[in-house]
Amino acid sequence: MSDGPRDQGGEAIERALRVIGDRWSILIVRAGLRGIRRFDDFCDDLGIARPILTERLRRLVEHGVMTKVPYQRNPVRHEYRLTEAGIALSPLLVALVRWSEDHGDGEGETVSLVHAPCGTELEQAFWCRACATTFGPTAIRGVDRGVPNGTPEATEDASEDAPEAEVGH
Amino acid sequence: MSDGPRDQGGEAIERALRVIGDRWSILIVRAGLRGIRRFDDFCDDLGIARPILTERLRRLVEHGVMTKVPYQRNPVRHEYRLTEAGIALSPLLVALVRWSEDHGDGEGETVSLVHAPCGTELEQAFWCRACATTFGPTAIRGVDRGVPNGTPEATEDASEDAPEAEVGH
DNA sequence: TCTCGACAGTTCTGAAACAGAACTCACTCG
DNA sequence: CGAGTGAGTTCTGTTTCAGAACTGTCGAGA
Repeated sequence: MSDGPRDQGGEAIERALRVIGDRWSILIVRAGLRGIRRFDDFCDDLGIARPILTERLRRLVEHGVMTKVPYQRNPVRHEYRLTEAGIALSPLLVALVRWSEDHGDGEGETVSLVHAPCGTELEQAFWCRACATTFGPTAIRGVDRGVPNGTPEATEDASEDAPEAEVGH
Repeated sequence: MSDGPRDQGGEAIERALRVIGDRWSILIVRAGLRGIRRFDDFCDDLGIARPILTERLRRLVEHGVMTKVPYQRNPVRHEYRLTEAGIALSPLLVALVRWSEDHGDGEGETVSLVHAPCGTELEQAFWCRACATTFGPTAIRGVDRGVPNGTPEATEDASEDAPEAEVGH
């Protein structure tokens, strides 16, 4: 897949999914955000099988989402901590939790995400600095910044035959 | 997994991942946002194998992300369109694209997401209506809204032994 | 010294998900 | 009647996943 220019912009998604697009990576990142750093702690916290954790951590390190830093020697022990790229995944996590809150099957506990200082439920918005407004997903367009010498044609992302929903949000 | 109260809030993520946590579902949703509705069109656009598409669409419908509406009879033909819950996944898509843009391996074409009316690159922020400010991921806390009669204790999400990064964003 | 336990993995097994090609079935159009 | 379309299903592999058990290094304690 991803062969050919059939869906510009989906390519970025595919690239991201290649890194975190499995059942565990996002949960590992979340555990990392909660302060977990050691192999066995990830194991216990997530209930993930060890071989898979090994492999996932290796891949996350390889893609720059986490780093493996030694915290002792004799024997050498490493801990895994999120890089800036890893921490930058939190909007994704938040989007996931918010979606689950709003559109989940309504079963199980519900955790609302709030602004820590004041306790108000947060909103996740798209923000335009120039217009100084927040806006919903229908006002988004994709602009091709081009591969080194690609065709710089604009993509018609989410605006052509798009669903007629006006999600104000 | 997900047995026991070991990581409150991760549960919501797990629930969401159970619906869209595979290699294809998000891409299917994205195709839906781009206006694709028919089985074969999904096939061609994504390059997904037919049996998997069948199964994924079935599950997305089951979880209320898409609906299967007949658009003709003799023979009955259905099209799949996003429900409101499906459209509500766009923040997730955006977070994915943005992350890939900012922290991807820098290969392949880059698609920037912009505010359609003015063309400015959008930001995805957390917004507190009460404080009227945007803020980064470190100012987020999880509050347990409780399962029907669960223990309403507050979770200490992302604030205990949290990574010392201050991502201003 | 000998054992114990923590930590960070690896090596097996079997189960599930995935990919691709071919096939079905109902109907329409020429 | 035969070709074509849309929406699947049925095969057959291949890759990925999960779980249990095992390895290897070291520090502490009896």
